[in-house]
Amino acid sequence: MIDMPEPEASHPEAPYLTTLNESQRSAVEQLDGPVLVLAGAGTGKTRVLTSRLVHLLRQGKAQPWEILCVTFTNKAAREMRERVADMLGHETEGWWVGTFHAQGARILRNHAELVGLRPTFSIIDTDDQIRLVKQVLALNTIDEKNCPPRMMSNLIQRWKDRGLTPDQVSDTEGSEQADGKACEIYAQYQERLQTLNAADFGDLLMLNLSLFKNEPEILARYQSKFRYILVDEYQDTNVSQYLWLRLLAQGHKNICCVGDDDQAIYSWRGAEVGNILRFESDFPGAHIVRLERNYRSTSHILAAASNLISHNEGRLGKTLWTEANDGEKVRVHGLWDGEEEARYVGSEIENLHGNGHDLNAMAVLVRVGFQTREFEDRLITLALPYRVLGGMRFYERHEIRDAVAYLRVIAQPDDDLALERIINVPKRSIGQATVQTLHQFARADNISLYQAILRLLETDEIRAAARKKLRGLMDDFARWRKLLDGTPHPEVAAIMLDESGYTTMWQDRARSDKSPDAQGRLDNLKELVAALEDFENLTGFLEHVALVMDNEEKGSDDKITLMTLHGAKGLEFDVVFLAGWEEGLFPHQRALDENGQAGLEEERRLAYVGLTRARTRSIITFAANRRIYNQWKSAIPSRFIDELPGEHITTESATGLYGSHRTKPRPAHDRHNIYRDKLPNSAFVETRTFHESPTESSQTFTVGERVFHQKFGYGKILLIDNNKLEVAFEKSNTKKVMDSFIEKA
DNA sequence: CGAACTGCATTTTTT
DNA sequence: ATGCAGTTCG
Repeated sequence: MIDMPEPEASHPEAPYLTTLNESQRSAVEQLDGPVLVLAGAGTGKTRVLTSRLVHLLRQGKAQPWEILCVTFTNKAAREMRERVADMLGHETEGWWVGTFHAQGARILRNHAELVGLRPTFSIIDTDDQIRLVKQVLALNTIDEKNCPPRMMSNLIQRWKDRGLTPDQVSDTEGSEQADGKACEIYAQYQERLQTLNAADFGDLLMLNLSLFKNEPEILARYQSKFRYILVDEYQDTNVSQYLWLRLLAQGHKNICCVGDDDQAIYSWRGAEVGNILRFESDFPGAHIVRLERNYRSTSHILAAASNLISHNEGRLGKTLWTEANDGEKVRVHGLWDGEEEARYVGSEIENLHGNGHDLNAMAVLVRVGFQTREFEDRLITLALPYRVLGGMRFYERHEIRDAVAYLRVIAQPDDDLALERIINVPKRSIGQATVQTLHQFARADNISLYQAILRLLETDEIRAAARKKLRGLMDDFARWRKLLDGTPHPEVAAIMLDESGYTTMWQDRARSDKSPDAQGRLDNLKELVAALEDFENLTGFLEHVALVMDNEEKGSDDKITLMTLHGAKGLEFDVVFLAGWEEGLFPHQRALDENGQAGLEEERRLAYVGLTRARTRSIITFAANRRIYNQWKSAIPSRFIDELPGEHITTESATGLYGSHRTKPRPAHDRHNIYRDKLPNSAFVETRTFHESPTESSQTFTVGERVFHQKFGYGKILLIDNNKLEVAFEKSNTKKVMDSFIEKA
């Protein structure tokens, strides 16, 4: 940040304005009317959003509770809150900042009865959703083989993303899924949710939409309440989020959306880039601001990224620029296989660390999760601490789900999905058969399981033993629920976990043989009980668990970050390793197969996101051979590598990989690259040859033969599998190698 | 009811 | 290969 606008002498202005550049400032100061901020990577998007909010308050345009600020993740919401608090010097009370879903739920709690729910409704997650869909499918005797519940559930979710109710679906697409009954399944699923007094994530917005549609005066109330609306990551909004925003903004039209079409990487979960492309026609007269000055990366990195993304069509178009130094060129490094890739990245990290670079400032970004494993192995060997982002979350843990299920049943007895989860956990001899019977009754009368149990306990439908256990459980639930008046809820939770035998169950497992993690689970349960104290009541806690609880970054240890490219969006590091740039892996074959050109462009945006995470160094690697599901596959470098401008990259290859030097025809994937002629790049000659050579070899080897490998030295052949050899190297251990890299000794 | 067996899928992720 | 889930057998 070199040239900051000078404050005008006559109007001394707040530092939050004077430190902004011209376009940032324009985005901040245009408070009224629709504003679209096209914020390229690293152009100060969050800064604009937070400054805008401060400006709104300072200008007296609105009170905090008159401002609605929506984000996609809790992390983003948290950061927003923190940064605004920093700027203002105090927390902002009453400000509506949070995820779409949290805001939707908040509104819905106030008007639940108008959409057929009670205010205590449960919010179910994807897991519960699948289970419920499964039940509905079973009820319709639809074969799970033809129609996996997971798929059906996903289909419903996608419909909800598009804002379609069951009857709207029937109108648009007759749905071939599920024996042509997909719409019916959807409708029945919704009915069942209503009976259970529950809403899934999609409903949190969908039900808002129907509420606003059916109750115009309620909509009007929110329209006038929220005088200013701010939206982050607008390119990621789906249709229902878009409709929701449009309804709310309809009155005053003071809506400011910030986003970057080049970073739209979530179409597969319903995001519509079209929303951002259409903004101007949705809100005529919209003020469009482009943030194009990048404050993050060196010019080589920025140029490489810009060039790459320019291969996409249908962009709104931005030209990022920077005043930063050239810095180092983006490095492209070809390697032998995944293991060597990890070896290389590991040693680079080691060097950088030795030169005083914080591990926190480095990241290894991969396309798919399993790629992290090889890096983990290597980093463990090198004793370099790392963290893998995107692992299991606290509330996804088995024991936490169980405990939360208990709490859910107490808070909302009709929550079948919670009740079913723990009805026989710990084992109380309430088996499948019993549950089956309960289900039948529940469905026949269209009541919840809990209600069904209460009724059945008065009959002899269930065999005496199970009935006794059930009655005991129901009495327990009633008692714990009563305990809630007058006893602090964390205490109730502790008592419940104890009396239900749930804690004992894990204690037993901890003491007995298997389940080495049982003690950890007990610790987690303690943590859960402690977490309850942060909330006023059980309901508040459950809302938090369902919508807010995420992986909170804890600990300030110096660690390398390993994660997927998707997970890296919004983050930045000094040094970024972009691993596995091979055709089929990145761009991922499935993206290409399933979505063709659009899929390719999304992959390219992902590459763009990856490159632009780096402040000073960006290192791309690819491997010629990779083991996927224990199958060795050879791969050619990603077409994205070809799309990087030669003058901004350096190409390197591991020693010992330049076997033969032969010119070769262009790889087939070049046909897709209509731009490549504009980007002559001598740097690729080497890498081409590199991946070319291993496939062709006329040499024949025999088991037991002594051979030489340029990298691993001398060794003896143990096994021959087509062109793959297993060789016991003298200076190293046994390795699988390609025959073309082997010479007779 | 629980244990063992078989079959199957295995991009990306938030709420 | 591996892990998980669903099914089947004891």
